[in-house]
Amino acid sequence: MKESLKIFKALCDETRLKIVEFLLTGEKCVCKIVPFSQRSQSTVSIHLSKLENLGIVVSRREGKSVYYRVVNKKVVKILNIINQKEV
Amino acid sequence: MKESLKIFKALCDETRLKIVEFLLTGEKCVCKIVPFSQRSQSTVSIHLSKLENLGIVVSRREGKSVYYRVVNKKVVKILNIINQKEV
DNA sequence: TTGATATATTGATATATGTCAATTTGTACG
DNA sequence: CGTACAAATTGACATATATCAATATATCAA
Repeated sequence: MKESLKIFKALCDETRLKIVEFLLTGEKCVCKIVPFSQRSQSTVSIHLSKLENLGIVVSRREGKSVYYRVVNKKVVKILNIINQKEV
Repeated sequence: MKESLKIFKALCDETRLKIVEFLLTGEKCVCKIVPFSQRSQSTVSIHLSKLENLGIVVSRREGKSVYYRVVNKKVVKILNIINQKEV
């Protein structure tokens, strides 16, 4: 799949977009992402898996916890542009 | 709906993304968009309608033909960024 | 090894989406 | 008018997606 399509498919769901924007403020544990996103643990896990498969985030395990962070720099740029007041 | 979500929902489909990138090269008649996108006329029409509702493109009628063009400047910026070789 | 906790996977279900053929609507021209 | 052509809408259908509860898996501590 084209990289651009991957990025748009990753961010076209409200829950995933919310999660990614949350992760822009730094790496987060799943245990923090779940309550923030107001979705069930399984739903969040599936979204995180999808984001990872699309190359937007990466995860690392630390004991019982798993941490996710954004790695796609284009996504960071895009979200910055899109959240500007003016073009 | 959030503007960012609108943009991502607009571009997360392969056919719509293809159409928008085509329109980046300038305003186009529906009669040109249909063969380019390799979808049925009705399908293209629905996608164009969706793109217009999401604030990505606008249309104007000229006789029997209808022309579409991109009006969302953020979309233009985003697609430029995303199609760069490097970040 | 057992129990507790964190995360991932599975199964089920409802909704959304993309697609096309057929029809309708809009426009121009005899 | 009526015909021809362009584009939009409708109806039908298949597929994809989002969601949750339940279960499985992984890790650590006692």
